[in-house]
Amino acid sequence: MLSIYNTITRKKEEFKPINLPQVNMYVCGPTVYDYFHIGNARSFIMSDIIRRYLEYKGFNVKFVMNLTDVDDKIIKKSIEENKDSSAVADHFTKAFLEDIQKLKIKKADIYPKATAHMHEIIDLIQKLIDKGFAYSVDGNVFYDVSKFDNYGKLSGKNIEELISGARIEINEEKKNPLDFSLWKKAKEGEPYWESPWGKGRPGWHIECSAMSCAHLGETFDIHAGGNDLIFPHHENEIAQSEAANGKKFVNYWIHFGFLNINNEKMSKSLGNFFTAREILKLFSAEAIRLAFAQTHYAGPLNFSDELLASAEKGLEKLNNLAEKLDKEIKKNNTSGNVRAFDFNKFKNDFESAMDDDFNSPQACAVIFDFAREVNRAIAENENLNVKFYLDVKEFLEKTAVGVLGILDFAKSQPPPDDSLTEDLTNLLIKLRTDAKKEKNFALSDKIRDELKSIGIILQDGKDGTTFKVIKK
RNA sequence: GGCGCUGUAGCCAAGUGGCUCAAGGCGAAGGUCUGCAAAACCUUUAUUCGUCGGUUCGAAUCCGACCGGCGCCUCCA
Repeated sequence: MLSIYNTITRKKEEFKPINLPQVNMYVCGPTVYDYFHIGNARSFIMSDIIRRYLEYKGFNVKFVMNLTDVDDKIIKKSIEENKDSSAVADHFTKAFLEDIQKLKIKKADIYPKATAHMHEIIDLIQKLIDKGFAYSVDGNVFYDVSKFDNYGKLSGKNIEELISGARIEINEEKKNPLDFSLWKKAKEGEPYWESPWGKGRPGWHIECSAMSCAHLGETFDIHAGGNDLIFPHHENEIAQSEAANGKKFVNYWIHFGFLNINNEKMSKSLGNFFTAREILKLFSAEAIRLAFAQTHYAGPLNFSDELLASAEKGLEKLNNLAEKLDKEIKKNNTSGNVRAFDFNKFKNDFESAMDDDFNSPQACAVIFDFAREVNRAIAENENLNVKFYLDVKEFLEKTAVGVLGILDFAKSQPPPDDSLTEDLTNLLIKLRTDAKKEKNFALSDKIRDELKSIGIILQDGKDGTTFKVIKK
């Protein structure tokens, strides 16, 4: 049984999709005004792991992630860089898709853009006005928070407290300081769309209501996003969608914890701001994913070089095993001993970890336990039937590769088009082996050291010497 | 001020009433292998869960107080 911690009820609940086996899931995506940062990456990776696990469980997941391609920050950037705002959005949309791919995040089924849904957005705003939940003032449209009874139910706030603690700018046009923009009147030079209220652009919250409804229906299963979106963004989405449709908006709300740097919030002003793009130059996608997966998605995560370095190191254990498996599978020893191994135990452990509110740290522990047990089995038994190796690989393919994305068998394969390097290296290995036989250790060590300096590591083992190339 | 999260070994981090008097990763120590290394693999590494009380047959896990850290309430994943 899969249970999920639901922000709105503050409880773990059994997951029951509306239309088995269909699961409709919406995740708040980026505003495409810059390269996304490592904190965004955490949300994207953890929602990817959740999505992959749902698929592993046999659900048919429709995964939608919006791209906010019209917004104040984009306009600001376009002015700074003296570009068209759509050019800014296009550039960073492209960059977003590239980085997502590098992080081994599965593509969403749909990446809806705000600018491509103006009809839906305008219709939704009109509906809210018609039903009395919104009002227009001189080209702007605001949502009237006082008309929606349950305002604050997601974030646990109430209107009175919000007003008394108001650090909100006073806007003469608003009836209530908490009212928020649905439609913003365009200023001179800003991008605009025609609407019944004049030229303007949508407010931030309305696009998610309009696009989630357009692609997933009025009520859908899972809505996820960063912790900081609970208020006001998601609160406002609920207010908009439920007021317009008269139906429950979302069944399960999932929120990701924040990523801090040295226990401080990441921010440009503190100078501790890192884009995913920068981090990917230093560490592998698998290491980033493992580092994130080793912390529960909802808790805070303190990000550091050491964290990623230790993940990278931990990964070597899995990569070595993967390499070993491929080697043995290639040998195809069909006459070896069949080894009893309790694959089911690990499968059950993995599933019960992930079933418990996507406890990926526990799931990672299962993978490492599994690797240790397998290594032990191999160490105890020289002549194992290939069936064992195939089963091991299959398990890892489903879990570490398929769900967590912390392992990539393709990486442990030797580069296929590099036979010259391979032949030359093997030649040197042969020379070195001969030197060793003659006890000419000065020469054999020289060969080893020289190769190391060009990035080829020799490994003496029982069945001779193998090498590996250090990849950048 | 309101709402919420959090304090577990040198570091990161699961576990939220008995099966776990505490997973996993990094680090450290020992071992196997080796001409020596490296790598790999194996083993070991918290009688204890911020502090003090309480509830209970039984608590890291529930309750209370206290001491720390953090987030949201304003654009932000």
